[in-house]
Amino acid sequence: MSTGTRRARERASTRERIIEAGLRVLESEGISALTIRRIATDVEYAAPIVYQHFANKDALVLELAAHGYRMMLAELEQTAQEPDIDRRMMQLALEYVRFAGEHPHLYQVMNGPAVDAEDRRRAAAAAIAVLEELLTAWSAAHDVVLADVEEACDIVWGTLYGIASLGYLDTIGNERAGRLAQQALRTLLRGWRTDL
Amino acid sequence: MSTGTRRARERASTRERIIEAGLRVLESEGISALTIRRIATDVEYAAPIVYQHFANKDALVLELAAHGYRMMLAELEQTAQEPDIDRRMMQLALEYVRFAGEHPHLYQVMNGPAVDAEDRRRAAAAAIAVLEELLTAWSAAHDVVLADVEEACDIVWGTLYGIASLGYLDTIGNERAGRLAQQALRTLLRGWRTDL
DNA sequence: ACCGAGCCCTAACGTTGTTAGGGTGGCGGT
DNA sequence: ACCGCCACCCTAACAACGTTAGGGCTCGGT
Repeated sequence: MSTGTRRARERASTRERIIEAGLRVLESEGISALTIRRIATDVEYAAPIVYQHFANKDALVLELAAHGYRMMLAELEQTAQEPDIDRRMMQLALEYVRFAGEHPHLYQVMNGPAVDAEDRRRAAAAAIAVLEELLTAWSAAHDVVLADVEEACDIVWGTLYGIASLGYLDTIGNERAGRLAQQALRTLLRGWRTDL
Repeated sequence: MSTGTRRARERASTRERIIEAGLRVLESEGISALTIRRIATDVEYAAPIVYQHFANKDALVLELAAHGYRMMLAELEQTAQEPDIDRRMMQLALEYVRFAGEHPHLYQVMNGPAVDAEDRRRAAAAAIAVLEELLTAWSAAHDVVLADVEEACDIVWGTLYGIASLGYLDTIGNERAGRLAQQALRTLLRGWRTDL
């Protein structure tokens, strides 16, 4: 049995190493280099070994995307240090597009069609929850009753996603995308603050 | 020489037929079925013929994306029938996400990484111009001086893109995305209308 | 000491984008 | 009217991809 746990530990370890290798390849050489054989070579195994840990490439990619969402979550949570809620909003917007700009390939995978709707939903839930909390705190602080917090949250999330995407796929450039995201969020909040 | 023009006409014709076949396959069977061999079969040729008309697959895909942007342009321009500017704005938002919902695979290709930044910029320019015109007309109608129309335009374009994407890649559903896009645009405009 | 079970590799299959090379048919010049 | 050339089009192939099959090796338990 003791050997059994060791084996299990080793299994989990190589699984982890595969994920790390995938992230390394993805970030440094882009999605076109993200190949089963390439990853296997990086962890010093032959290609079929990967299939002992992941059903197929999409399952592995999903894991990479989930890792990406965890990274993003950490960055977004770090904005909690800012006590002023409005400033924190601006910081969150900036942080979101900064993440997309600093990890373009990972970001691409996170939003790519390789991971399906439900899995992405699950992976992004925690990060979205941060935004939702912040949004309810904001509405409380400004005595604004948002008709539907979840709707507002989706709107902001979609807006950030859209502008950040413009930043990394169009020629807009990420610094401009950062400013635009901030302005968009500021304008949205201002719009919500004024009474109907 | 007369035969020369006929040949040229035939060349252009098969090129066009290839594009049409590509669109047909893309819309009906999705991006995974969009294969050189598949398209060639559809136009009753062998695969290498495609390379007499397009340098590589990406060049063909770019053409499909450009066609998609022309279709979208036509739909967006149709909103000009609405005389009320605010209503037209709402209609444009709805039309945008409707397009994404009705042509998900085409929309995916239009915004996918297969077409590079500059080419997309060029293909989307006309459609964006419609939005920009509408936005300046709106600002004039409401006596609002937008700090930078182009910035506002990019913000709206990015927002629509983001929310529409949420509609077709997440489980949000397109009808919800439509409502959200309208609400987002309405809120943005309200935010711009209130004086600083 | 043997035997079984897990680990890991080589080899292969089917499919993709893409290129090379040959055959064929019609057009222009003599 | 014939001949040569050119453009068109096909078959065959290559490299790389995801993925699967099958066999050998090693290690632990009886």
